[in-house]
Amino acid sequence: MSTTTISRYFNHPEKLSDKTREKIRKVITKYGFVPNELARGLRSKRKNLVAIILEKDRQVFLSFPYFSIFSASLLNRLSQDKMYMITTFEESEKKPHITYRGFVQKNLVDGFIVMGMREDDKRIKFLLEHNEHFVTIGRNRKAKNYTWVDCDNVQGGFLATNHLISLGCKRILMLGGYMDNYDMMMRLEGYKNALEGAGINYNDKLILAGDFTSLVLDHPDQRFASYDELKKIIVEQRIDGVFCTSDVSALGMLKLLKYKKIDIPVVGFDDIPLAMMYDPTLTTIKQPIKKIAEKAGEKLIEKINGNGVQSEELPVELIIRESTSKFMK
Amino acid sequence: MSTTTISRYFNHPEKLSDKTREKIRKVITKYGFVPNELARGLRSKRKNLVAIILEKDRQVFLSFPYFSIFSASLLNRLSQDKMYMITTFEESEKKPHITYRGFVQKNLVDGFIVMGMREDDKRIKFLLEHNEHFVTIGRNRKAKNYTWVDCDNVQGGFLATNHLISLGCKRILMLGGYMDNYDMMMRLEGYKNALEGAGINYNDKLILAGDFTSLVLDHPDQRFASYDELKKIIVEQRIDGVFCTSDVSALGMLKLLKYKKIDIPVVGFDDIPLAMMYDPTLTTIKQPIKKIAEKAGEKLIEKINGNGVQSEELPVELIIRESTSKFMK
DNA sequence: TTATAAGATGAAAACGTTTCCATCGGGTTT
DNA sequence: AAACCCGATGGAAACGTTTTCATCTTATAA
Repeated sequence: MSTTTISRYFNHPEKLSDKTREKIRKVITKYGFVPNELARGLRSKRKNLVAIILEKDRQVFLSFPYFSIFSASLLNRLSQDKMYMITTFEESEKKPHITYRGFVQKNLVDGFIVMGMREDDKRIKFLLEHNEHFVTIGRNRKAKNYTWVDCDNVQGGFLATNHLISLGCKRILMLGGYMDNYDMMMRLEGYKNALEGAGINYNDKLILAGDFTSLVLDHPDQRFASYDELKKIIVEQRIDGVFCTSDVSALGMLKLLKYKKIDIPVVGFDDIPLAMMYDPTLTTIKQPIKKIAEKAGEKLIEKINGNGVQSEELPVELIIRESTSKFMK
Repeated sequence: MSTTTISRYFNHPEKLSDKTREKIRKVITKYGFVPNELARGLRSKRKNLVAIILEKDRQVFLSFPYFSIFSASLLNRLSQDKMYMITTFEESEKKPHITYRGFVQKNLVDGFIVMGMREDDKRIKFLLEHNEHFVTIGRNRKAKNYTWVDCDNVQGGFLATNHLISLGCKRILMLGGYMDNYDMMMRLEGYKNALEGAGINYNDKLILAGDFTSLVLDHPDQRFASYDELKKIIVEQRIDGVFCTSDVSALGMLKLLKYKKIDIPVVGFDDIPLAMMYDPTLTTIKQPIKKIAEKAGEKLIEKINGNGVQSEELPVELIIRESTSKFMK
């Protein structure tokens, strides 16, 4: 029996006669033969491997729950097609694409999952130029040229804000991440839509952008700047409700409000497991993280297989918990 | 210039003359040549790839903070030596080793990191039989034949219990995971040591084994069995302090105590980020997760490079926070 | 019976490296 | 000057597949 025939058994079994196929099957199961992936990849170019390259400057990202859930779901989806995933970090903060170039040149993977989209993203530019397969989680303004999976951020911002309005809030603080982030811009749009629907004037003094991770990781007793500054804004602007664009910052906000003895409703975004573990449990906009991961994996596989793929926006959902429910009449 | 010479440039540069080396360097940097990893691996057997295969039946594991921190540190260490990591799940719960066999036969990786050690571990048996390189996180009773990295669980159990004793506790509940787990057995030993040192009799009615994840994920208002059962035990046994063998269960315990209005000190184990975010912040035994991961990566690389490697036990540390400090005199 | 086609199988080249062995040139020893 | 050695380089085989192309077998049609 020639190697060619064995190869066909694995790759084009329909081209073998029933007799031969059965004979090979027996021997294979008896001796447990498995083709060498490297040799296979070397010749056929198909490696059954994808890479996810995480941002160097935001490694803390990995320690947040979002990524754990995301990667578990992605892994599950990939393994359905016998694909594996390599995880690594960008080597350079300024030139994030060089790690991608390394992977492309080494010829180690079939495609990439790209997270944490930026405006004018060098990684995307590189991957497009080199005709590599990839799918992004989230998108940016130029989202025409590539395949992305994202949630409906506008709707998320709307639902959160509208919920606060329904509780009687009129001066709603939006505590955001960096506003150059497309996600954040979309959520802000939803926020504005909700205000407009309720006839409330938009006031950009109520929009706070930046990194509020320290809200969560620091302890309010230590009186870090952000705690006191935020309290001041809340009092001076007579804030009566808060929409945080991530659960992590929302939890920090809850901690701050508790310590500063301010009692106003808070809505988060993401629905990480911790949201239902905290005290009070957190009202939030649930992103379908698992589904996003699965879709992304699926679309990437489709692309690698040479098929055309559509981008997709997934719906979000308002999950009402104690951080707002206690303000309901 | 022959391919042989180029190959030498990458693998044994010292064998080239300065002149040749410099000439190659120039061309390489100009055209950005990178050797094809697959071809390299095919011939040399060295793939620069390791695998970490997660337990199928405990996928929730991945969503807990421990793993995020662990894998980030491991990734960092591996990338120092230009090694990459494949993450995937076991395919079968009953036969966890078959996924390992798949990887060995496919010839895709140089070695494995094995987490979640069990007594009589089929995976370890398989890897030893096949002379594969691997390092385990934690150990079991047969820890002689392989390289492991672990923390000092006995000391951890001792520190936690002793701290509670120093607060005046005499009837200390130990809320454990599964006791067939070697980690847990070691922590129990530390618990016993501390009692003995204080002249307190050991009482096995105060040891509770099992999966208390639901303590955290369920809400006490929903009155799941474990909440009421635990409360009953705490009252009937006149428990005056709790040592939980994981932070996750400790946080659940704090939630339970708050809702049942019982005020006793609690110590956890791990020091996940959430421990300092919760209210009250959690006193806990800090495992050097990052260091464990780095050491494991380092030792695996050493093994792959053909060097002998020693197992290593790392120290733990008591971190005192609000969940016990408020009981200090 | 022979020609033709279709299906099944095999031989050999190719993928891009590393490794083994041979060769070449120049310096040192005899 | 011959013999020897050593460092530097190159040629060719090898790694284990997939792919292309050729061949062989068998059934069908002329």
